[in-house]
Amino acid sequence: MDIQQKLNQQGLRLTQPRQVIMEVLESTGMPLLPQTIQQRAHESGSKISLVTVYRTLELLIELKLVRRIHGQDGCHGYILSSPGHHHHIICQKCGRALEFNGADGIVKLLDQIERDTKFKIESHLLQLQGVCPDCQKEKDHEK
Amino acid sequence: MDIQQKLNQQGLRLTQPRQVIMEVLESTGMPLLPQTIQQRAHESGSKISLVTVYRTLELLIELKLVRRIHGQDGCHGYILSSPGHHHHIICQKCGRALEFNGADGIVKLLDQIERDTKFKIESHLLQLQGVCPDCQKEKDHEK
DNA sequence: TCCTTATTGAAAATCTTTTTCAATAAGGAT
DNA sequence: ATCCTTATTGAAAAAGATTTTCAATAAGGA
Ligand SMILES: [Mn+2]
Ligand SMILES: [Mn+2]
Ligand SMILES: [Zn+2]
Ligand SMILES: [Zn+2]
Repeated sequence: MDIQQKLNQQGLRLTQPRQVIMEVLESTGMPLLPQTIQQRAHESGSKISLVTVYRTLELLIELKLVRRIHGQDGCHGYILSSPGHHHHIICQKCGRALEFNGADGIVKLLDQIERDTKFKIESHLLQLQGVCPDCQKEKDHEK
Repeated sequence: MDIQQKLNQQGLRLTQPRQVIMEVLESTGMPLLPQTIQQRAHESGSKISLVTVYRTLELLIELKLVRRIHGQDGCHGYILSSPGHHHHIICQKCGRALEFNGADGIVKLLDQIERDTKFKIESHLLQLQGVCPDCQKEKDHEK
């Protein structure tokens, strides 16, 4: 089921701005600020209100098509996300993000923590920062 | 080395507002909004500017005495943090937070992810939500 | 007690996100 | 292809969060 149907199914509409915002996110494998999304849309010929960007991101998050990324500073980026449980690792050089699931390790880790803390864990936020393979090569060149 | 020395060492001063904010954070084992910190300070007899709260939190984070907690919605809480590497698990019933380190499991997990993704991991953000032991008991009573 | 200057608070600026509401445009029905 | 209903948009304003400015204040070493 594509996004068109997913929306209509709930009485929602696949509008021009929604398509454009999806395209912007699809064409960029990295977390973008709402403001940046608006700019990119504008550069590709579509003037979209920033208000609409916020509203659309909220919707796309509900539809599990987009996730919020927490920046070091405090600002929030938004990135396209494939379905299913996974997390993001973001390159601190080029900004690109990669999904991973590391299901095994995470389940074990959470089990261990539940035993240690006696908490019942309901949800987790895991986000990694690092250097992607490409940027590692470049760093080598500099030396 | 206590906070007094830690500050003086860098030419910084242990002021009234800084002490009060530390006390507020110490007396509450849960993430607080800057605004809430100001209120608590006021309730305990110290009028502190919200500006000072922000500035002090920034400082305390640099000194590694405080950490930022990412709320589900987007607002940020601040919580006292003991030295060393660890993470927080927050009770979604009562708000209380507990530190854990789960060092073993995390190291293994990160190693696995480095192998899988070929990224060089530099830092990670891990934050758990759940129900604390106390609140689990209360839930049982309701049944 | 005095001096230097780091720090504070009030106000304003800046930035982010949400709300309002009239105009617009999806998309199902005719 | 045209009409209708109403979900959606955009402009403006409101609300909320965080930062900057700058004169007055207070740490803390001399
Ligand atoms: Mn997970
Ligand atoms: Mn955040
Ligand atoms: Zn990279
Ligand atoms: Zn609890």
